[in-house]
Amino acid sequence: MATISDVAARAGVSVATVSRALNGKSTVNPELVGRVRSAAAELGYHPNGLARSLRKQQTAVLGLIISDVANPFFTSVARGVEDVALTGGYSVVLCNSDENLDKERRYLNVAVQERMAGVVLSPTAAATSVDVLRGRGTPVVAVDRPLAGVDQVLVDTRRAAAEATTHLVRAGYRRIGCISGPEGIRTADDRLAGYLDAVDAAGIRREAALVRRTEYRAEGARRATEELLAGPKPVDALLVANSTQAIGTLEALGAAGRRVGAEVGVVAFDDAPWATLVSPPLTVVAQPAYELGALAARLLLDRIDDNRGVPVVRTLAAKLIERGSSRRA
Amino acid sequence: MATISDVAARAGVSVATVSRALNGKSTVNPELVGRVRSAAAELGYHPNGLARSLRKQQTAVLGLIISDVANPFFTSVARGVEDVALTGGYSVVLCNSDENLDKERRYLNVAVQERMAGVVLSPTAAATSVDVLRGRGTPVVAVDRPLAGVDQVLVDTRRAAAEATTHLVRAGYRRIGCISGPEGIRTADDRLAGYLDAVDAAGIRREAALVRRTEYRAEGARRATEELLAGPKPVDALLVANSTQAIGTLEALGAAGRRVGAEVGVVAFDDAPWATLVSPPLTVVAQPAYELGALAARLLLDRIDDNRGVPVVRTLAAKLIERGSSRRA
DNA sequence: TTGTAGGCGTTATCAT
DNA sequence: ATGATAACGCCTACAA
Repeated sequence: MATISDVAARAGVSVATVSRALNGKSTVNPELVGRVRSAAAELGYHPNGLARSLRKQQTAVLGLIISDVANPFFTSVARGVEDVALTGGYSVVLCNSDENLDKERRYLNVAVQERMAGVVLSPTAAATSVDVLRGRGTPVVAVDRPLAGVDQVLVDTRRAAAEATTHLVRAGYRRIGCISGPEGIRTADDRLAGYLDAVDAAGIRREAALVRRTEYRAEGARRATEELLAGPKPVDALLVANSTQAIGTLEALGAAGRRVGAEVGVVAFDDAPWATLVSPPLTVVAQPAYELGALAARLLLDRIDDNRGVPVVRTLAAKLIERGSSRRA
Repeated sequence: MATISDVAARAGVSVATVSRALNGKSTVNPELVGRVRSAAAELGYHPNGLARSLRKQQTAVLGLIISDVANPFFTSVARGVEDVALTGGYSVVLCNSDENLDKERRYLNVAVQERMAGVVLSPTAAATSVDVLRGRGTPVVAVDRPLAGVDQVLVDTRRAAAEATTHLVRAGYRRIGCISGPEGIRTADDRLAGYLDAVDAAGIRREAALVRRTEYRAEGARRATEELLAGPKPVDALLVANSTQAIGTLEALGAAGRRVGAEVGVVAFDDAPWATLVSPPLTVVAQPAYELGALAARLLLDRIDDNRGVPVVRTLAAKLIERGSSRRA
């Protein structure tokens, strides 16, 4: 594989000139630039990014560590990050932590070892592993979930959960349950808190029996829904914290023969592509996922540029989209 | 940030010894190993992967370039690749080409510049840009779509499309249409070919008016479905080449008030998570996406190990899962 | 404007 | 078994 000195030899100049010519640096004789370019082309020369990064002590690669590639919410975030990064001249490396602290740590280490320019992270927990990056001075931006000491781009998910719950109250549902994600995952905690806010505000008595917490997966939500539907006083509405969970909930509802909307109201987080396909269509809390990613990337690029200044927290609003699944009539 | 010589100084040994100790090479005095380890720990030393790769002329990073992160099929492929890669000691870098030749080329170049150990690619077209890797000796494995001259892991998608179409014929549908992806994308071409195979085999006259080709997106499929439903002789069944397109098709069917199954049969490729949620549940051609990725990664690791030997083509079978959307009764 | 040379942090060769 | 040292390919003072 051709190196810079091969190009220099072929063009009959020094390696320094090749470097300058190819990087458009300072003033280089246009004729030489031409010679260098064609020599490079003839040799099929591709600069070695490793050597360049080693020398410059920085890479043009951004890491994006998300908790679940299979979740449409996060793939939207990813596209937002990618679009901004690419226009900024950076490439994005997507890593899947799978809500798994070990995998997250592993990829954080990769980010350090590969000396990535910065990292956008949706922290699985109050991850301390991120100190590894901070110690090294690598900028980090947290997205979707908070992380102390770094820039954060969040959604006002507690308020959104409260709004969604209030919507169910106004629609006339009486026994509103909540299925949220695992304890410790901030979005899950917040959505539950928002639900409780709205319950209190409506003057309804809190009932622990109406709340379930499960993994952000369909299976857990299916079981939780079955439980909440059983017994003498079943729920007549559900706030579900995640679109993957919503799949499980809707399956359980179908299996139990309960008509969604008319008998059991449902509102779920995230406007999944299939939300309008089920019948009745699913009322959702649409999060600005793409914008979340785009903003996070922008903050990260700013940090890479200049890492001074205190961490910033930006909070975006979610939007309730009312459809048939929360209508009784 | 601590370097290997900092560790050496602190442990009172040479850099060579540190390197050997940390990499478990040859025979190093166990006592020194201990000293080195603790020195490294105290300093928070993380080896510089850039320098290591530069020196060793190889990286422990695999590139995975897929055409659409938002497509559940490809995220399953990604998980398959990742699982195998991780157990083999490699990290996976996921890049989203978006069915866009320019982006694909860009990421291919990144793969070369970062000297990635190998690349798994779902080629957008008969991409010639991949020569850039071959010239450099970087192993490539094509997944989902063929690519001349490299290992390939494919699905027998033509046969699967034929089976699905035959299934519709047997279910009693008469005017079976087909919505496939863009010309030039091999999976799209193959699925259409399989459809035609089955049409011929059933002794039905081919009608170009029953076929539409659109992007692998919901919007195009929605319009195509509207067209196929209009006119004096509308379709009474549809083979849809992709789960994203299926969303558009089902939306159009709903908007037109046609009952799926009873009036218009539908079979779609890819067993999306929501396929059982719609009513009636969607009959699908389930592709072994995870296995596809896992096998591709395994072949790639083999190639990295030893790149001699002629390219291999492995073809996996897809499975028809019959549900209500293809039942007339 | 162009060239020379040092160093980024490792690993591997060659002595010792 | 351990240490000194030469690459790996590039960028960038510094010199000319």
